[in-house]
Amino acid sequence: MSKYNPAEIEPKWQNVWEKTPELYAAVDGDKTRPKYYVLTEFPYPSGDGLHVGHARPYIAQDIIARRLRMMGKNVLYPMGWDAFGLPTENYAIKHKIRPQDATSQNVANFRRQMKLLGLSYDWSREINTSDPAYYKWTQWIFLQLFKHDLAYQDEIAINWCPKERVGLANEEVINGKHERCGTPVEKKILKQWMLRITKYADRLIGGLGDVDYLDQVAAQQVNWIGKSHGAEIEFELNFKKNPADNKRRGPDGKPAHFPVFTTRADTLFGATYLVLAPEHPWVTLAIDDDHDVLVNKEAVKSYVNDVASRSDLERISESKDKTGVLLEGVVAINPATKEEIPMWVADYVLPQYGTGAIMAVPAHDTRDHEFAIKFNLPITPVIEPVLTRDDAKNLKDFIKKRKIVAVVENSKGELLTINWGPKLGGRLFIGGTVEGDESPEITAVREVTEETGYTDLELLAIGDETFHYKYFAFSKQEAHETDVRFVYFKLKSDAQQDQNLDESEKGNFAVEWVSKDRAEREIVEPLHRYGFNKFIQHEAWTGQGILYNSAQFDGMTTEVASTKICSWLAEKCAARVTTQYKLRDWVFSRQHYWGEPIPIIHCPKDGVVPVPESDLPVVLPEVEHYEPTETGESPLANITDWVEVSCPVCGGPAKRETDTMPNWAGSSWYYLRYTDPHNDQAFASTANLDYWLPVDLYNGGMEHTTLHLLYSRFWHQFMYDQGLVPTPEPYAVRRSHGMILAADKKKMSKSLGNVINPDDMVHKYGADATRLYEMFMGPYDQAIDWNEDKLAGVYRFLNRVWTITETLLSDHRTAANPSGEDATFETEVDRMVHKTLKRLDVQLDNRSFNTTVSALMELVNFLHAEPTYGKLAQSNFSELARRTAQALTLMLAPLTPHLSEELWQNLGEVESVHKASWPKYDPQLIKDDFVTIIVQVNGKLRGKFAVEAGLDAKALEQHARAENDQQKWTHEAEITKVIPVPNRLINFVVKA
RNA sequence: GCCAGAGUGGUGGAAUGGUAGACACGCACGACUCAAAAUCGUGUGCGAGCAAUCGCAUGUGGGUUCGACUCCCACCUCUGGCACCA
Repeated sequence: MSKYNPAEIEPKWQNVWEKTPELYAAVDGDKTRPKYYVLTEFPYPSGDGLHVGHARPYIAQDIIARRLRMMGKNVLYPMGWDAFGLPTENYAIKHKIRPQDATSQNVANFRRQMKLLGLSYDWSREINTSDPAYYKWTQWIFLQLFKHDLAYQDEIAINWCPKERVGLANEEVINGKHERCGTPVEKKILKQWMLRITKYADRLIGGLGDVDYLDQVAAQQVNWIGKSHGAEIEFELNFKKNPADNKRRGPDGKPAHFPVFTTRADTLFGATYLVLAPEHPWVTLAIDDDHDVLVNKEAVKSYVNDVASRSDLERISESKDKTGVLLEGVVAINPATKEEIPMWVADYVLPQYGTGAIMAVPAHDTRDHEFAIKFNLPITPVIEPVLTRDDAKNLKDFIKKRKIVAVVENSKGELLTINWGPKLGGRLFIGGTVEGDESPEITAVREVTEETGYTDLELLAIGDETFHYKYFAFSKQEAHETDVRFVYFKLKSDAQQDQNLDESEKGNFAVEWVSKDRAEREIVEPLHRYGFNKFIQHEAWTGQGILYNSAQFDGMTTEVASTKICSWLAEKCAARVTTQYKLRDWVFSRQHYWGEPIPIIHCPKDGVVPVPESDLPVVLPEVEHYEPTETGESPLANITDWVEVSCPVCGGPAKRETDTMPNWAGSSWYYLRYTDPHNDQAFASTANLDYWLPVDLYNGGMEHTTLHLLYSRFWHQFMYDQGLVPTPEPYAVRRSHGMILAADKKKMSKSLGNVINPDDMVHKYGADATRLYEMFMGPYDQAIDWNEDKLAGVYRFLNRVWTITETLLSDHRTAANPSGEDATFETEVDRMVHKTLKRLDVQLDNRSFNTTVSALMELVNFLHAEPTYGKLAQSNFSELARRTAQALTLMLAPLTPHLSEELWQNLGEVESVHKASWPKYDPQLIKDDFVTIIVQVNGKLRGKFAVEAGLDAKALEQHARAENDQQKWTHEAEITKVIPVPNRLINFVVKA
């Protein structure tokens, strides 16, 4: 008997597959089979090569692609290289080689590693984003965006990495640092190419409804786009320094004014001051030499300059403490109250969002509240809280009550609480019902005395507002709709009298003094929590409610009032409804060599001129030095004979754009190119796009949710609008893999020296064992630590598969002997095989690869256990043994392609196992003849018995009563109920 | 702070509301061997008991249910993402 030797069989079959590429080739336009497009994010071919973490999604997708082929699908399963980018450029600079050469070396290594793992890509469709034949079309798509006004230039403060000397998109800045090199990001004003992705913001949200993405991915995209509905409200100014300025009129013929953006127009009556971003244009004007409206101009100027000089990182780290300066000499007028309110400049207001200015409502916004406390600004509450506790969400028939909540603090700073225990609502303050026309204070004093006995109370505060609260009262088992007032006392002395409790309260609670820290942790009931937040934490209520202190809008809900206040102001042209997005336009310029040149020519006469499509591609020129320049310009700027061209419009001297595209460009459309990778007339033919799109399954990392995935959807939607692609969305289904972390639970990276190379694993255990282990190690979508020790388990398993099949198919048994001598045994074996088939179908469809491997292990354990194993080895079961080995081989084929191919050959097959059909289970065969019935008493396992399958509830109960197992649990007790579940269990409910 | 996801043996993990811990690693004992490795077999949640068996057990506290790892509520912890977005 031979030994399982992956080192021998794996290279052997890889060579065979290399010579028969049609095995894995997708066939364009094949109408005889359904198409299926399996896409895996293509890698950036770095010099480090693949590690085992990269391999996880590759293996999983390979299993899916191989199984689909066996199921008769025409599978497009391609691979390529996202080859442009900085690491290669840096590597080339360091080693003084061309980036082109570095790329082809790295690509060769990646390709070798992929083949080593037995991945079944259609290599005839391999693409490379740095190939001029590819980026010709990247440039072409850019020109289409340009023609439709979706690409434009803007002078903007960009995120600038001083180390790599490159502009960054917001998405590439993590905590104020460049995500790749960790350098703190600076601001730099540069003219940049921008893509108007914001124009597609709504589409990008809406399109999510038509595709199947993971919930968290869709949620993250929606969150990132950050759509919010609100209003722009105009605030007029009143100049105090030179009242004459008030006579001046702006271009619109109106006195000076500017808009703020708010989502809470309902709180307008509570807007007690305005805040402008330091970068706000009005501020810029107010501090320049031509204007004189501020009394403290110099102070404002120095604050603004101070903010500008700070990096993002500093700004973030200092953000805990708010800073700002009052604009002295000018005030704004609240359009609702007509009151004059102060104006401030503060960097907690962001210039890019909304209008760069806000109305501050400190009573109902945490940030404004914090600022108002620090600078002692007025706080005017205008919203009374409204809340329905979750346990009352579905209740009707509320009993109306008026109540109070009393917060009592003693001289030690402790708070008086009532502990009702876990069943009755936990720890609360003192609550009570208002009787007759009592004032809240009288009620509160009475209730505190009745429930705790304390009498010596000094009133500190009564909240003006009423809390409108619905909840389910545990102690009385009633639904209450209450209007609650909050009262805050100081306990002057410990004087106490007897408590005065009604029957439902006695003995149910404990009166306890607790520290504020403990109260913060333990008082979680929303109503009482509000009391804590209000009197102790001094926090703003930011939730929904009912208006007060708001003139004619008093009594309206926040929702209604938002609309009404807007239309009231709109009549006076002082407001309009708008929508805002957090999403910003995509900074598309990079000042680097190793990227697609932006196909634009700057002509002194004709301005910005697109390169004619017939002149594409604009090929990257060969240069001596790739280093970025000190000025922040691309190294291309120094190549005069490349830069200087004649203008396509007037023929006069002109200059090429020297910025290149970010590395997200090529990956924004690569899935289209796979459908027709060698087309030199178009980015892909309509016929092929129609046939293959959309991508049926796209697997990629969670880290690309807000970058690549959003960018490529944007390009696709644009191309769909131009009639260039047939589907509104590129990817029908998006799934993600969990990361493989190193044994130290950190990300694998060369700098940490914790990288596990798949080559080493393949050399030690073989590709099949490596593949199988990566699938077996844990749930595919969750992160997991690499642990090589456990690879031994799957290696043993494959060894066992080898041994079993060798035994079952050994030479002396190849003669087909008649079977049927032991039909029960044959059925038992077949049933196990078919049950496994069924499990595999479900588990593979659900991408539950770890349990797929378990199921196969169980099957093999079953076959290997005596007496089955010995019986199967007998020659009179050779036909059974053969079909069992065959099924096992087919089931393993997608997972362990090399071993399966070898076993398939040993079974005497001539064709590749990868051309065979995926086996189908027989639904009749998997039905069990006997089932084990569980006997429960009061839900606890008390016995079990076997019975023929399909017994109905009544027969089951008779059977169970006849069994003895549960007798000792039931014989002295009265059986009140019996719950029989056919084919599963029977539960006897007895009185204790 | 906000948005996701996750908490189960010594370890990775498995369980359409119905036998918790499949499968695997590790460990212990045994077989084979001069010996080791490999392989094969048996056992392995915790506690009590010679045993049959019993009790406890899926982050914590409540709830729904004949029955809860699974559903509901609150809380705690961890991971990932976002974060002064008005």
